[in-house]
Amino acid sequence: MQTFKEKVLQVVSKIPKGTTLTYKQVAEKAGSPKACRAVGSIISKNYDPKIPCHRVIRSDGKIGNYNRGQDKKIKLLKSEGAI
DNA sequence: TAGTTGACCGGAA
DNA sequence: ATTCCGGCCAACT
Repeated sequence: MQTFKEKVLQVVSKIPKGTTLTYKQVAEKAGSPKACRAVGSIISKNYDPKIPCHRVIRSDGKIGNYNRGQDKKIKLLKSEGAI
């Protein structure tokens, strides 16, 4: 059992290729469905190449933000077939 | 320690 | 459909 931050990173790192999860879904899997905001904060600060944070999008179906730029995120999702 | 901020979400106008 | 407001959680100052 780890902290919420660790759990979130773990969940995100377990996202299969070509699959996109919403921040709320990640928060729910992490144990706090209402921590969707915290998830964004944690991921944004946790700059790690092992964490495919580009597979995490908003519930509205929008891309949201990304530490490398939304353009990179969109390209990655398109490359993986998530689009 | 307390206050503010942020890669969000859902509902209301 | 778009815009505004409140709420929840973690991190930063």
